[in-house]
Amino acid sequence: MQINIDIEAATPLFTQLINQIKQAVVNGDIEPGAPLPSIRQLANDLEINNKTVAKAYQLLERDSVIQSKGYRGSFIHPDALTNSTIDLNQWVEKTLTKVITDFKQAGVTDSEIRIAFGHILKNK
Amino acid sequence: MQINIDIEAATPLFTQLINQIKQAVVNGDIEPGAPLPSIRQLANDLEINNKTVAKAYQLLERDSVIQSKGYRGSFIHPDALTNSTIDLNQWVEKTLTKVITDFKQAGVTDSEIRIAFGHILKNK
Amino acid sequence: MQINIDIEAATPLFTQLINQIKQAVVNGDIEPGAPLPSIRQLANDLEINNKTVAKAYQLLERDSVIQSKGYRGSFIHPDALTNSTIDLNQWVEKTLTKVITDFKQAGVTDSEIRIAFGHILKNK
Amino acid sequence: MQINIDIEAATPLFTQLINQIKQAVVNGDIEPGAPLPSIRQLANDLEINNKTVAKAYQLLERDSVIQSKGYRGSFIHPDALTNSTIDLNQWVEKTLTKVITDFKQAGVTDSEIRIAFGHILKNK
DNA sequence: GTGGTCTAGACCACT
DNA sequence: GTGGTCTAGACCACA
Repeated sequence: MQINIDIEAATPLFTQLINQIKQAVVNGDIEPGAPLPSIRQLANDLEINNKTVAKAYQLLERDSVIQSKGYRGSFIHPDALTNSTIDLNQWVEKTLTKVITDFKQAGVTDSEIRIAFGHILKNK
Repeated sequence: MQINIDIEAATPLFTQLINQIKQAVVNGDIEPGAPLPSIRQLANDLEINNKTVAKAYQLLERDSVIQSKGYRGSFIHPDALTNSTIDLNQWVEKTLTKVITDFKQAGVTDSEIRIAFGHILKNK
Repeated sequence: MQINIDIEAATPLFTQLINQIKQAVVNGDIEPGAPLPSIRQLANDLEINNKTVAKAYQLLERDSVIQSKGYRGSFIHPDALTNSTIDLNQWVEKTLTKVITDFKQAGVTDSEIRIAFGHILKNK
Repeated sequence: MQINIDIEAATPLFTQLINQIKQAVVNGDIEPGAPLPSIRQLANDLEINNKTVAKAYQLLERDSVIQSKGYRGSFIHPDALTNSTIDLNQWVEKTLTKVITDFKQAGVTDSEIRIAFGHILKNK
């Protein structure tokens, strides 16, 4: 599993972590039951703070994507696949719906949104 | 002019205000020279904080979309039409770029984003 | 609503907060829709750290017991009653089940547990 | 002697070990002077860490329940019976007191606790 | 003032 | 070494 953190990004670090771990699960890059790096080690590797990783792990555990076994480390939850797939797409739809609703409320037309969307996705 | 504020929206309240006022100008719902409601009045109507309206007005004035005439209240700027148009699309592009960047960073593919985008725009 | 924090207790501060707020909801001491004190103010009143209160609020929000409205403060969630009642009793049963299971595994008999339980509940 | 470790239990692993060994002594499942499995052996069998077993043995030796004879391994202490009995009930009372204190602090009433307690002890 | 995020230091019990 | 909890300081955008 390869994790890339962008410190400059708008997305909070812990959210980046969460999304990437979920994505890794969905992609099959990491299998249910597999051990995750310890909080401290991952924090070290990514050169971010322990607590930031801890927060991500804690939130992943509450969503049953990972499973903490106390001092013996954290593991991918048996049902991680189910609990990850839905979430990421839900997040995309939810976020996108939010901004589009905002646009339309401000009077932007569908076609204007489409054009802007086209621009952005093309140039990337 | 009809203003709708969505308190739950991701967009800050003052931005919503700004966008809607600009849009009203562009649409011709409100003409250059026309008076705007007072800060307190509008804040009252929308059930938001005075300072939030004040901030929106201040930024609109900075962009010469409205014009404050001291005690006599605020009015649509003579050149409001010119100064309102461009911004909105910039805002759309900027906002959309931000969320799409976040998506891709989380590992969502272009086609997944496209699909979600299609869903949302169709159902509205 | 009256909140008492015991800094010496084994239960983490944020858990004490959570439990007492849920309990206040269940008891009807605080109604759905009612505003909660701001994080900073409550922290001040209880003489604990901001972040500890923030953590409690965050967890309560995720359980839909309270509802954060951004900078405009937090409020009791409309469905708070549903989401609080079950939880507290579940917590009691779960915790109690855990320790009793531990006891029995260690070879303590039912009657021994009953006796100890009787002692403790009487002397309080 | 049969030892069962519950990795998910609230009770620390080393405490589970201690309790079960003491209990085995009290029940007469293992007699004073009898040899105990080596630390490594037991750790292996239970699939837990060497150091966890070592800690349990060390504490048992401190309480004169077992006796280390250097290279020749550990044995049940001659006075093990005397030194094992009392502790267990103390542990039960202490643990139970702790959780009940927590419950009441959270606003759970005596009768609620009694009811939950009744449920659990009946269904086992 | 208000919440959100990141960093950091310290303590504790458990492995 | 490992996770959990508490405290604290700093920064930011928002109200």
